[in-house]
Formats: sequence, C-alpha cells, structure tokens
Amino acid sequence: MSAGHRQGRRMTTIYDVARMAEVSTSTVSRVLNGHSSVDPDLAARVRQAMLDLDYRPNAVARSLRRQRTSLWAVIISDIGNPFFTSLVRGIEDVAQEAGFSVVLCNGDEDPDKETRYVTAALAERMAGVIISPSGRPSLINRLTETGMPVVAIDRQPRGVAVDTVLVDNVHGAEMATAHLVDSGYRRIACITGPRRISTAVQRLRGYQQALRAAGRTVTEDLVRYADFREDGGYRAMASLLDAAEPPDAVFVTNNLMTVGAVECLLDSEVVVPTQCGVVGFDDIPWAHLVRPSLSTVTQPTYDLGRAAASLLTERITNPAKASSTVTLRTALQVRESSVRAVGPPDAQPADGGPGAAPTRSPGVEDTCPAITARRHRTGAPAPRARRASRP
Amino acid sequence: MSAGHRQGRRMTTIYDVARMAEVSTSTVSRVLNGHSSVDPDLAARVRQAMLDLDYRPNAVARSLRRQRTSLWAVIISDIGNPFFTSLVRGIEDVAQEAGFSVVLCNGDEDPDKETRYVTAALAERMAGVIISPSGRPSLINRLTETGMPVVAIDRQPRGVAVDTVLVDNVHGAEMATAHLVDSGYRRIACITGPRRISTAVQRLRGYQQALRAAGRTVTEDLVRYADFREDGGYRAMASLLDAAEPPDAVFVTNNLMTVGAVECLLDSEVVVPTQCGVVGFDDIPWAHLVRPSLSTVTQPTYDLGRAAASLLTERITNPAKASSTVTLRTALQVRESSVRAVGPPDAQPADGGPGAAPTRSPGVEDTCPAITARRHRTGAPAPRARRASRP
DNA sequence: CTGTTAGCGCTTTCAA
DNA sequence: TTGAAAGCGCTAACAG
Repeated sequence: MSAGHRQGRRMTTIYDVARMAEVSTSTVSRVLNGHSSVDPDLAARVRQAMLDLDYRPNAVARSLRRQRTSLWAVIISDIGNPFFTSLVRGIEDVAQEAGFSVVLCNGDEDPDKETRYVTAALAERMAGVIISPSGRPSLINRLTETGMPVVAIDRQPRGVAVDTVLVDNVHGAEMATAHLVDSGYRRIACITGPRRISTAVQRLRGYQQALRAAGRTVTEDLVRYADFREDGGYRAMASLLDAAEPPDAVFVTNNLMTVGAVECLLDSEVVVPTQCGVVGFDDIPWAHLVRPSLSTVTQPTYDLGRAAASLLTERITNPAKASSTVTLRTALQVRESSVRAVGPPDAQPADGGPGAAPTRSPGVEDTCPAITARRHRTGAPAPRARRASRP
Repeated sequence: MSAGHRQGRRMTTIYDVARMAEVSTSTVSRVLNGHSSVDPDLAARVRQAMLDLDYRPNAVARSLRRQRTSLWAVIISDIGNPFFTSLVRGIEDVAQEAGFSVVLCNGDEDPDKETRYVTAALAERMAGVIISPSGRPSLINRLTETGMPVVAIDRQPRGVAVDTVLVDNVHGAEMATAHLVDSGYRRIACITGPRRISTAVQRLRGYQQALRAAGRTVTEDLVRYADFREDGGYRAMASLLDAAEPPDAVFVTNNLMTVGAVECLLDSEVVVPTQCGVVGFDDIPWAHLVRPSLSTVTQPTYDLGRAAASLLTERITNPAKASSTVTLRTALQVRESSVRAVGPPDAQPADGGPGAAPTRSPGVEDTCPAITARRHRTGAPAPRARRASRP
C-alpha cells in the first residue's frame, strides 16, 4: 500500500507537454519519435516545452502501445566467469548501433534462476533474448514458442531450431590434446563438464579424436565429469591423482575448472609442467600472471558477442528466416603449463596465427578473422609496454 | 515496419482467460495477484483456463497500470571486475526475497554508457537502482530528482543525499600500509585511482595516515594516480620504477591495478616480495594461484550487495525516510607478496580474525559480522580439501 | 464475493 | 501537416 505514493508527484506526460506547446499529443509524439513531417516551428515549441517541464518519456507506456520494447535480455550462465566479460561488450556494441539496450541476467548455472529470468524476459516482452543455456532445452522452447527472438550462445541447445553461436569446440580440443601429445606427455587425462552440456561433450570428443589420431588408447579411466566450476575442477583433479595410474597431463574443458585443477596440483605438490602438463579451454584473465602461466585454447569472445547480437537483430527484423548456426574459430595459446622442455614457449606460434590451426574444420564460417578478434579490449594490458620491456 | 508482425499471433490476454473461465477480467486479475477473496471454484476454473491457453501475464501492461515495475537496475562500473561477482549475488538474493528481479547494466567506467543506462532505468520506470557511480554526481541527481529509489555502492557520491554502502576504506588502507611498514619496507609507494572517485581519495588518505603514524615522511613523489584499470596500474608502476629513487613496496588501491602493477614488476624483473613488496585493495579470484600469491585488503562483497539491496527495499517501502550510509569492515589478507622473510605467511592471522583489525574505526556500523561474510560462495574452491592436503 | 468501468501514457490510424 | 480518438493489457475503485 505504501508503494502507491512512491513518486510523490505525478510524472509529466505528453499531455502536459502538448498543453504547454499548444499542440496535440500526436504532434508531441511525432516529435518524440523523430517523424519528419512536423512543422519546424511546432517541433521547436514542443522541444522547448519538454525541456521546461523536464519531460521523461515513459517507455512502459510506449512498449504497451507498440507491443515491443527496446530491451534485450542477455541471460548468462555465470556472471563470475570472465568468459562473459568481453562477450557482453560485443553484444552491447552491436545492440547500441541497432537502438537496443542490453540488460544482463545472471543465470548462475542454476536452472531455477534461469527459469525466473526467462519468465521475466517473457513477461516484460523484451525485444529479444541471448542465452547461454545451462541445461533444460524446454526453456529455450518456452521462449521460441511465443515468438520471442532468441539466440543461443556458447552452448548448442538440443533439438530446438534456434539461431546459435558457437566455437569449433571439437577442433579446439583436438589442438590442445595434440599439443600435449607433441610435448611428450604419455597419459593425458581430460576433465570435462556435465554430459547434458554440448560444449562438455564436444570438447571431450575432440580430446578423444586427437588421442586416437596419435595412436593412443582412449580410456574412460582418464576422463572425469565435473560441473564447469572451480571446485569441480579441483575435485576431479584430486580424483585423477588418486587413481592407480595418475596422468602426466590433463586437458580441462573450461577456464574455471582449469583454475581448480591447477590449485589441486599445487596443493598436491605435483610440479607443472614437469610432472603434469595442463591445457585449459578458454582463457582466464591474468593467465600470464599465474605461475606457471597457463596454456589455453582461446575463444574470440568479443566476436562471439557481436555475432550473437547480429543474429538477433536479423531475427527481429525477419522473424520468418531460417535459423542458422555461426561457428567461430578458437586458437591454441601455448604458455608454460604444457611445455616440458625448459626454454621460452614463444617458439610456438600463438594467437591463432596461420600455423596454429592447420586442420580447420570444413563448414566453419569465419565471421571473425583473428585480426579483429584481438583488436578489442580483452583484459590484456598495454601489450606494447610489456613487449618493450621484455628482452 | 517489419517489426509490426513480429509475434505472428496476438498474445492471449486476461480477456481470453476470462471468457474461457466464464468470469470477469477482474476475477482473473485477482487470481493472478493472489487476492484471497476469490471463490475457490472460480479460482480453479481461472487457473485451468490459464493453463489451457498458455497464458503469459503482460508485465508491461501491469507496470503501466500500477505505476511501478518489479525490476531493479544494477549499474556497475565494470563487468570485468570480479569485485562485482559476489556483490551481485548478494543483491539478487535479497531482491528475490522481496519479489524483485535484478538486471545488470554494464557502465564500463564509461560516463556515456552509464548515462544511457540511467536514462533507460528512468524510462523503463524501474522499481529502483543500485549504482556504482564512475564519476558525474549529476547522474545520481537525475535519478533522485524523479523520486527513483537509489542506492550508491562502493563509491560515495559527492554532495548528494542518497543511501550508500561503503567499506572502511581509510582503515583498510591503513592496515595495508602499516603491514608494509611492519614488514620492514622503507620506501612505500601508493598507486591510487582518479581523484574524483571517493575510494581513490580515501584509500590514499589511509596510506598517508599510516605512514605518518609510523613516523615516515609522506611525499607525493611516491604517489601515482591511475584509472583503476589494469593498464593504468602497469604504467603507474613503470613510472615509479623509472623514478630516481624507486620504491621498495607499493600499496595499490584496487584489484585490477594490482594485477597491472605486478605484471610490470615481473616484466621489469623486480622480484616480489624481496625487492618490492605489494599489497592490493580488494581480492582477485585466484589470488593464491598467482606466484607470489597476493596480499590484499579483502572486502565483504557479498554482504555489500545484501546491504545495498536491504537499503533499497527500505527506501522503496518508505520513500520519506532519511538516507543513511552503511559502512562494512575490510580485513587484511596477508599472503606472500608482502612478506620479506622466507617462511609461511600463515603465521599472520588472516581472514579478518580478531587480530587482523585491531584499530576498528569509530562509527563503523557492523552490519556484517565476518562470519557471515565468508559463508557464501566467494569463488574459493573446496577449502577443506585444500587445507587437508597442505602439510 | 464478483462485475462494470475508467483509465495508466503512449502511438497510430483516420479525417480534416 | 495536424488533431481527434481508439485502444495496447491490466488493475482498482466502485457498485452490486
């Protein structure tokens, strides 16, 4: 009840503006929306009145009338995962050009939370949704069924026709695993995510394929399924170390679990990379600060965001078009954690140079040349300064 | 124009439900809002009709009619700063209890972006705003002037009466600096943020006070003002090292700049903590993974979020109440980067135990006993396991 | 307890 | 080019 008198005074409306400018509300509305067919004099009077009255348009009323809003909901699976930082920037940059505002919803790898935000996006009649689904395909269905424009990002929803932006997970995992093989590791383990999540499955598959290609035996003994979080990675690594024959290298399929795995190795006094090599999937910020610095499969996160946003704008303007999947390339970034031989890892081409991705998968659409992927803020500090001061 | 026929079919409304259930729209509305005064039979019929028609309430229409929404905007200054991760969780948990949904807006330390989101929050008539202002006090004014419930977080807006949640910045900085003094460092520098931001000023003041209390001379030569970002920290550190008399320790007033400063030290081959001690303000995730692990002043981020959300709910229910400021305690977390003597840093009480904060400032309101501050996910993995495996 | 009815603030035909 | 008027879907008096 107390909420009723929340905003003491009534907000000023286009009626107030119309009265002051001595025009009709339609004219005010036309000025507001930049319709050209308004007499310059009237338009000026209207604008002045808006200023005088400190008029603030009511987007709620507008949305109700127009049956659409100018808000996108971006439902991410874990706000704590740095993966989403530049992804969101990519989305925002495109959204702004297209006249949309972006609001983030933190799904937190929690199906209930995710459901709540999907419900909210639906109820608020948002203009579109970009979602990194943490499971439950029915959620995506709930969105698409109502005609809500949706783009799935990072993870492939099962059995739903929806625009999707992914990276070449299998190929990235192959590169990582092949690199460990090449570095001379013998028993290479894999810590992957929940079976219901496509990235977990695909990255595991890449690992297995690379092993097979190298003539190694592929065994489930060296595979652990965790939860894509730090704890999970820690425990999975602990479990691997407890095994009868522990691995001498591990490929971890996401950034947070990689951190957990390395912590476990540190705590167990297993020396990286000598006693155990490590390659992670997806960078962490400050990967080069960590000792030993972490080798990772890097993703063009900013461009993932841009690609998703582009798909969403297309979907909004043309709801009938067939849904499509965009796949971007990953690159292997070799740092210290996967190189046994003492010496600078710089010898290996990094940053997705031509040598880093020799086996580009067929059908991969390259919307993002590596050169643009790196142009944007990625959390790496002043590279000139760093390189300059390095002998 | 194409957007007009976006959602092919018209959405079902309470009229459709009313017709099917053979009641009036008011009854449907009452059922929807859980008003108790509805005949159970009718209510059941209504609910069944809603199910049959797959009815989705239109929050836009409801908001327009009720003159308020159930959305909070949380405008954070940098989505890439891990500081905000558990802060947001704290906000969300309280918001949910109070029946609000939280949307995040990424101000990105960019006044234009921040302005856009404030405008959006105003236009969308959000129920409230929690903001970590990156400057411009006028922005907060724009919010409060319209009667929008607002809580400022982390940073004290200048000259505006608004509910605020802070930490004891001066005290935290004093602890950090005093600790460096005690560790035997002689020339202790400070890298702080922009002068317009309260935290930068207060943490610098704490540094100066501690120096003075220790009988050291306080000189501007050892102070650098950067931008609270990683690059800034890197460059400020480089500038300190270039000075005629470089420092042998540095207190850095935020997490991102600490990372930058350490990178600079690494690149310059200055050994931490032997040649240069480092203490940062605010933790980074994986601070213990970084070699040397970083000593930091830790903030109860989750509880900061909870406190802000509580203030906001109070403000919403009672717009007339006087605005207040809640200050939470920080704690010094000593790790390797600030301890010259070789040996385990564990000797020092960590985690804000009673010994860590002996000089608690007067007037500090302790809404968050340290024990609750740690109960929640802070990104630290399975502590039991870690401690168990450490000798 | 239930229904009728009048808007919330805005956009958009339709007529002038 | 401008204005009058009809709603968008919902809630909340007010009557019954």
